Amino acid sequence: MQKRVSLKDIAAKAGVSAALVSYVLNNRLSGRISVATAQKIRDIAGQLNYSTNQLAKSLKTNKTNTIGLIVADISNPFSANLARIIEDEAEKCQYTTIFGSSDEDPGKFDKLVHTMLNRKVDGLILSPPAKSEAVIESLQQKDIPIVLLDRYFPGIKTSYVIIDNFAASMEAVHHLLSTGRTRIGMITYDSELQHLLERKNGYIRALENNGVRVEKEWLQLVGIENNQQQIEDAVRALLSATPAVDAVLFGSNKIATSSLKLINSLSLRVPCDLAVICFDHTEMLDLFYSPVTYIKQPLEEIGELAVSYLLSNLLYNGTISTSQLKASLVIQQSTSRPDELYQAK
Amino acid sequence: MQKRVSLKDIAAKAGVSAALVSYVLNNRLSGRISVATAQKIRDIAGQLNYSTNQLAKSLKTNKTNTIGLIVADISNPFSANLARIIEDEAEKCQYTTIFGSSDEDPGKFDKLVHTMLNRKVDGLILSPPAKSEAVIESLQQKDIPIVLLDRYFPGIKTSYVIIDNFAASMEAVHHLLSTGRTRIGMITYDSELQHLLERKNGYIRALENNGVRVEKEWLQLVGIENNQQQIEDAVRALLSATPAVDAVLFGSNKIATSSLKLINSLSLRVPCDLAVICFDHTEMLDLFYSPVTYIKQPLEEIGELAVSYLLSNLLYNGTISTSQLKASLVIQQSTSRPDELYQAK
DNA sequence: GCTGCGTGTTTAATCGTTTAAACAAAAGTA
DNA sequence: TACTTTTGTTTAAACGATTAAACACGCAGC
Repeated sequence: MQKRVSLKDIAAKAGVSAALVSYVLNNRLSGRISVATAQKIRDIAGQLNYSTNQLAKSLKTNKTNTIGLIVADISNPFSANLARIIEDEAEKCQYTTIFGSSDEDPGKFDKLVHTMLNRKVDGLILSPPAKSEAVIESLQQKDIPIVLLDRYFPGIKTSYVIIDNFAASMEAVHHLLSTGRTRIGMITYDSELQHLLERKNGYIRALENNGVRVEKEWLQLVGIENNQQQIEDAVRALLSATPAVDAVLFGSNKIATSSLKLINSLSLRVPCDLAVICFDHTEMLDLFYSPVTYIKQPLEEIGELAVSYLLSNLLYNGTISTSQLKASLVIQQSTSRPDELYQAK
Repeated sequence: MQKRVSLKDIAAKAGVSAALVSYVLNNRLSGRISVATAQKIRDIAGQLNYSTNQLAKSLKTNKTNTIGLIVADISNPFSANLARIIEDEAEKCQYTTIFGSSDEDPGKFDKLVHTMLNRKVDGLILSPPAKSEAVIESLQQKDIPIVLLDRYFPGIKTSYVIIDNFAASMEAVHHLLSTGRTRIGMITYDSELQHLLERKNGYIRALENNGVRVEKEWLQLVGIENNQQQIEDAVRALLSATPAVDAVLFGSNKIATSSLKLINSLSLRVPCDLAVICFDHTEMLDLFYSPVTYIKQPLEEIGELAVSYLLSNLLYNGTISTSQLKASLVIQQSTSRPDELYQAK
């Protein structure tokens, strides 16, 4: 394979010891090395096209400059965008990122965590699936720096960066109410993940606060494995409820996509017959015939904070930092009042 | 940080040498180790929750079980989907994948390649940007196993997995012709990348073969940095050309997204006023008010082949395998004949 | 009783770095 | 001159594994 130049090779060619080469190339022992030797070593290193063997270096220093990132599914635009931001941010600090997708499976998650640990990542940024508390706790006990992303467990004291999902849901529902809709449904996941509970509870609370009685059928829960059929059934249930809904809040971009596909094929008109709001942005929302109002997470900020929390944790072990950021509502046509719509036309 | 159990710890506790522990845990020296000692070692290893330090192992064996994947942009759905497939495929073979995004910048690409090499990846799967021939060639000279993905350089003999972009473009144009359109435009990248040239040439050839004179204004080239403004200008140019186009082929999903956003805001009707076809699938295409006909790349097959070519290259160094797969045209409403459309309604 | 073989285990070198400590020579100080 | 300091460099151990080779021992064969 690759026959690579090592410190020894440089040392031999320069007629010095490998240690000295190491010192020079790392700019250590600053005052003491003679300028001439230093230059010679650097020249030879350049000439031989030397680059350090990270493996060996990491083994010795116990530092890999690598962070592990585990998301639910790297092919989901939400995760992919976040991953990209984190990758760029880490790179700025000379860190390499390795990714993994847990598919919301705690077993797979655990396995991924361990492969990453075997590879001696310096720390982990994790979007943990449900029932992964044990894994997180064991990481804590082992003093492995972690930052939770997008999700957190109320009972576990860790660094995390999340958004205020409860408030975001409330705001979405309030917006719908303000446009005159009162029969508001929600399709979200049947999950015990805190951030999803908060999305659900925000929806319920907003309606209650406004004296709207929440019909049981208005809240449709689907499995987190994103089964298209299940989601379609949920949409149909909302539409055939008594009374049928005139607005719906989608708990995730996957749910929104699947639902909108069905809605597209029915003869429903958005927003006249049905207003829709979606958690998270995807390109698709803007291209729907009636551009979709959505809850926008501050992805840049989330990613940057996550990396910075992790790195500061690496520096001063034990630091715990948490952030709950505010999401914003981006209002588009899918929730405009029917009357306004006619005016616009 | 993590105070981890090493072979030595197990050896000490078991009263044997570290070497023996290594042999047992790797199932080497099969016949010779006494069943009792082996069991004892395994027990203790389990008890201490041992897991091997990949860094040390890799340093010694010169094998990291890691592959590097560089795509243009991991947050683009095309790349993200492919990345996910490759990640899964590699994982099946006990390989970890590390990703990087080149942003079509040969400098960044080169840098990424080298960080990956310093980390001693066993091999690379690369979507090289334009002007990165030198990097690829130098990898070849160093005998580093690589497989090119989605793209290739005709002058360089490497393993690659690509699709037949020329044929795909031709098929798309033929389809448009078959629906009665003759004023067919294309927006694609102004790039020397072979696969993009082929897309462009396929378009030109298909028109020529059918005796259609290609107006200069019908072929709009935009920068690969995906500038929204530029793409919008291209769309406008197509629409104001003389004669104006009645169909357009988009050279990438990014181009399609940007263009469709504009088209959505104009009072153009797809497919009546304009038929559209897009290279690559994204969810958004199905949710456009007139679901978009697209050229579907066999992503699964591409990803699987790329991994398998790389791994076989790792096994038998020097093997060169290439595949040119066929893309398929998924026909949706955006290219139906206006008359058919009325019938359907 | 010697040789040879099979079995079970250890020794020791090695991968490519880092880094504390030792060393030697030159320079400064008294 | 003799001692300390400074300067420039080397030595050698270590990180945690792998692995060829050596070793020790029991046993069979002659």
